[in-house]
Amino acid sequence: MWGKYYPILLYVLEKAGLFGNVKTSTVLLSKELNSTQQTISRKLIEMEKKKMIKRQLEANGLILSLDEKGRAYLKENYNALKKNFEKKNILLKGSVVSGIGEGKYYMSLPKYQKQFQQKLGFKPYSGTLNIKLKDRTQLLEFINNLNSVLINGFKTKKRTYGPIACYKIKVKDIEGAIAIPERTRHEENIIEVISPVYLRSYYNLKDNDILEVEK
Amino acid sequence: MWGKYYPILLYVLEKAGLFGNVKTSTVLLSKELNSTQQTISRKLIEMEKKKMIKRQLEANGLILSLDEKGRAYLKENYNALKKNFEKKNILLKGSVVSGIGEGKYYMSLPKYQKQFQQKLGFKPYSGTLNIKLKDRTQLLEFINNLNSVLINGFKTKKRTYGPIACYKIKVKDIEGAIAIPERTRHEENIIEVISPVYLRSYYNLKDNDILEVEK
DNA sequence: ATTACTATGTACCGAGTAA
DNA sequence: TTTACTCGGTACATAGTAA
Repeated sequence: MWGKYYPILLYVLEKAGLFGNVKTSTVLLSKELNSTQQTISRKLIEMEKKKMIKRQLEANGLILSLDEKGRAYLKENYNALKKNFEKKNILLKGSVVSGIGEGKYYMSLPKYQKQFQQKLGFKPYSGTLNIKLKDRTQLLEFINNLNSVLINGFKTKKRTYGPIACYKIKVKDIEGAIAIPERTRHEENIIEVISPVYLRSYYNLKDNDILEVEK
Repeated sequence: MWGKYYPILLYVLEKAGLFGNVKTSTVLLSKELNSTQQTISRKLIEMEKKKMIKRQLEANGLILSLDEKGRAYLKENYNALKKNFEKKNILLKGSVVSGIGEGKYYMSLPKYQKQFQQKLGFKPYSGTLNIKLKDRTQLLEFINNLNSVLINGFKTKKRTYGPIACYKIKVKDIEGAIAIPERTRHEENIIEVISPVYLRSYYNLKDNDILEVEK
């Protein structure tokens, strides 16, 4: 409903804060927001009428600050976004499954191993623990606000090994990482967990055991 | 720049989350967003082209989810808002000043006193500690994400006593509250702090002493 | 039911310009 | 220099309608 005023509101918020003010001009604003002086002028007047901003004319420009409706609108937006971005997806739940030993092979490659050690801070056990999720959406949400650790790919005479994105996690008390090859099938709902110990025996895990992974 | 798509993006975020999807229809959306079926249809197509959303036609409607650009745009917005709304204004700093005894008079009124006790959980000392701030902006920022405790006004035969907004705070180790009469002068940069003890003597405060108030 | 095209109407933008 | 008006062209929203 006030979408067209949103860029200006954000600008004022950015420069003035919630309760401060900013000295600017319609010309300046038009340049910063890719618009024209006339359009900005008109919108500012409209926004003032709607009590979104306060406007104070000066000799060589104007002073802007947020007004109650503007603050309320921004806060409303903030809350809506917050609800979704701050979801505390501390846990990722799935069941233990057996892999086909593929992970073990990759773990054994020195060029990967070295990077794991350097970038994750641990030397992974030569195998992965496979965890089957209900669907991939869980994973995307889980890693959404985690920082990825990128393991670079490399080439040999025989073939190319792609990059791997890792996300540091914990399995119970043991540190580890989810490893996602860049060229993975995106429908896949099985994740591979690497860790310095052989998790399967360390925690006596069997297939179909429910397991939770922490951030 | 994408302001006109913002309401739809928020809708999808709200209903589907960042990675989920929502079954809806252009008719439904038009009603919820105060628009028309045709406009929604067109915008959804545009948004799909811009990779803001994913669109999947069904027999009796369509399935929507956020796409990469949509998520990125929302997150960008979120971060901009977060910066300003999550400012940790834990401290409010000012200097001790002498009041004209006005606060003391109001504190002594039983109708106010009773409410202070009930709503704030302490019986205020019969006087206020006045703290002078640099400017009122500080105060507005400080109380922005605090909940106000409203002390109701009342009438006597002689005059009317207005409502008072209170914000629970702490002065060093002592609990207290900032009391702001509703009909206060908004340029005023002096706040009145009430507390169960006589703060001035408890902490041996003198005029011009710098004091910090905590949330 | 739906979605989405085409045609029409309107509101918005921006150039020109006054103050 | 500013801001903000008037006015004309266009881009956008809506109605009608096809699929």
